[in-house]
Amino acid sequence: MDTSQVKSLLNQHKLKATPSRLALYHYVHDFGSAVPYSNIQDEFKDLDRVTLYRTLNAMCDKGLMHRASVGDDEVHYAVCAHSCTTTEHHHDHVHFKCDDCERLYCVPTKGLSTIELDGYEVREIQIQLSGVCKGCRG
Amino acid sequence: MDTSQVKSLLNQHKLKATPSRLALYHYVHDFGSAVPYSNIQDEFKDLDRVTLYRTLNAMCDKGLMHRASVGDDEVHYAVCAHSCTTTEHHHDHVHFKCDDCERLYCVPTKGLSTIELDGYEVREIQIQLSGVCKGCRG
DNA sequence: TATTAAACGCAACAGTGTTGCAGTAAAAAT
DNA sequence: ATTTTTACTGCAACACTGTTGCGTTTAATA
Ligand SMILES: [Mn+2]
Ligand SMILES: [Mn+2]
Ligand SMILES: [Zn+2]
Ligand SMILES: [Zn+2]
Repeated sequence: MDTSQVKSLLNQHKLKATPSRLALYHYVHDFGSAVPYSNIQDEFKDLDRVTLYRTLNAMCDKGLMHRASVGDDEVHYAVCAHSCTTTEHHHDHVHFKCDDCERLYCVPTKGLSTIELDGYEVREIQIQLSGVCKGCRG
Repeated sequence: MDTSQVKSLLNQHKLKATPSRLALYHYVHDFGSAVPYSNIQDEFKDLDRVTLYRTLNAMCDKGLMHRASVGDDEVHYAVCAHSCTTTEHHHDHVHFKCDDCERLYCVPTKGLSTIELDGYEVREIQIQLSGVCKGCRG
């Protein structure tokens, strides 16, 4: 992804395009799966932890990224596929954790089966799966 | 639930039936829905926090309770419906968070629909729902 | 009742979330 | 291009949580 594209993406969401932010967004974007927080920390050792904390929060708030976690695992960060906003995070996808490579994937699902529960009015669904991913089956 | 029953339940799982443990189990069992950690803290102020931490861990490890959380919410604790063991936690139920009363319920589901994902081999499913619960619909 | 194995309370340390504040850099206005 | 405005950054600081070690106490059992 082009840097100028990320810059305008940030600006569109009312965030200043600082070097750290550009780098962070690129890193998460290019990772190939959701990024464990510890990886981000390692990659951005120089950045003050409070800044990292605020930056991740800002990006999640503004709809550029979202958090994902499965079970008791560490929280992961992934870029939002399409333009989410502060008020609307579109997540028509599930989170899949591979038992083998341990990566966590955001997997799109078309027409996610609605779940019926006797007596309950279901409004939102969140699904986490685990198993073996495409790459690890081969 | 009878205290002597809880005592033998604990003993069956190789845990000593101390007063704190009996009280804790009763509290979570009788709560009516999964218990937020902060509620447990408030209820057991006198208990050392390390003991509480170890006790909850032990009960979860041994299959007497399990953790549940929805979204970024605080972790909740709920008793296991049937006899889980250290190696096998049976969770044929989903977690439902009511937007109204904010309680988190463990809701049993018979024949939980298997989810198919192209290319992925799905082994475990974890589902969290939100909406309005039975009691709050009226 | 005596023995043994487990649980408890306390101290201590690392990690994280969170806020305030003063200096700095990006964006908008001139 | 320079100024002005706005927001981001780094640092200090605090509370809370997870986690471990250790000596004392208590429940289980012989
Ligand atoms: Mn995702
Ligand atoms: Mn449950
Ligand atoms: Zn894999
Ligand atoms: Zn409700």
